[in-house]
Amino acid sequence: MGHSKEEKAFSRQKILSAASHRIRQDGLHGFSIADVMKDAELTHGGFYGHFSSRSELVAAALHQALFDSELVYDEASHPSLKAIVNTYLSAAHRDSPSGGCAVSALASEVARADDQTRSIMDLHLNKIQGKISVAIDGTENSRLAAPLACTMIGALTLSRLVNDERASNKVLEQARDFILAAADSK
Amino acid sequence: MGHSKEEKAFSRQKILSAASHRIRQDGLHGFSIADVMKDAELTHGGFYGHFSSRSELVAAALHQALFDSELVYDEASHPSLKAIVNTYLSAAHRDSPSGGCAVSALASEVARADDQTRSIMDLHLNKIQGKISVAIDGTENSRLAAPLACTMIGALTLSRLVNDERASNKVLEQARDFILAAADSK
DNA sequence: ATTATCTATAGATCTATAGATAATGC
DNA sequence: ATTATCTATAGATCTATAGATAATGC
Repeated sequence: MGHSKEEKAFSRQKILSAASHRIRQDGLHGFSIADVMKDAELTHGGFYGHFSSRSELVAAALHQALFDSELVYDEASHPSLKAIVNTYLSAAHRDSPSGGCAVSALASEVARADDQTRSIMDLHLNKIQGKISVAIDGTENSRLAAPLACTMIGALTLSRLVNDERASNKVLEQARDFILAAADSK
Repeated sequence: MGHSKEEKAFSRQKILSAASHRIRQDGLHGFSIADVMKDAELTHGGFYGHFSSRSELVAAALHQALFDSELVYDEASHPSLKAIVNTYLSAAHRDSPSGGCAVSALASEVARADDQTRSIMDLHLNKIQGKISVAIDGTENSRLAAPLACTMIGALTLSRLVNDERASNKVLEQARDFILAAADSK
């Protein structure tokens, strides 16, 4: 109890980090404030010292989740398309949604949210497409960037709903091959 | 009140139809049983004469929504890939999610559901991929079918979260061009 | 008499708030 | 004294059920 301003900032980060994982694991509406606060090792009532409402948390957690999962594209200073695709369309990424791409985990739910929430993901999408474009041909606006981003995000999402692991691996593998072939033929 | 066996079957259809739209409009958890029963012009309590639980309705409504939105692929007896893509990646489809593709509207949520619910969409995905494969090259197992299905589903989903209409149209247009070019070059 | 639907509500869960408690920092 | 967090709970909402009501069908 009590504690300093610094500790409050740290508590806020713990809440945001917990919510960033929960939101990808269980969806925009799939968790309660009590769940998040438990994960953050704080009590339920303390939440409103940090956020004024649940929807404010959701917006902040979405931002955080997108920021966290953006790091995938920056592992190397100039990552190749092959490196991006192999990381994004890997079994490891498929099997850990709570630490993975927030677009794949939440796009259809965010599409139903208010303008402000949609803008958060929209802005992020532009950044991702820019990075993919650079990886394809060095320019910022390749006509292939958006369609290939759709293929990647679609493939990861679908690989997660296929029950049979071999079939799921096949979705990832065929998408990887397809994307690299499509980018090469240009 | 009261009524016959036939009328009960009709009531069930009304509930299913209402739920099939609601589920695509608001997501797997975005509506209450009272909402659906209101849409079906029945009272809340009558629900349990038709389904034993909410999750049973969700499974049945998902099945119904997938079946309804499958008809897109069957408008012509042997639809071309161009016809499929132009219908699927149209502004009209983007703007009416409640009557549109249930995979795009619900994939990421279904990926988090139980095995049984995931199987409903998984089986349906195989059918769609088969139809796309036939449209591509006449075979049942084109290596392009799954990746192109991912591109279509991803593009429709992302077009729905982009706020600016021109930018959204561009996502659809670039995906259409990309898919037709990729299928042609084979 | 049976059955499909309606009204009313119990019990669970969730958001948000009020007031208490125990630290910090002047 | 101020502030960050805790305990407790009010009020809203939702699922599921119980019992009443009004049709059908033998």
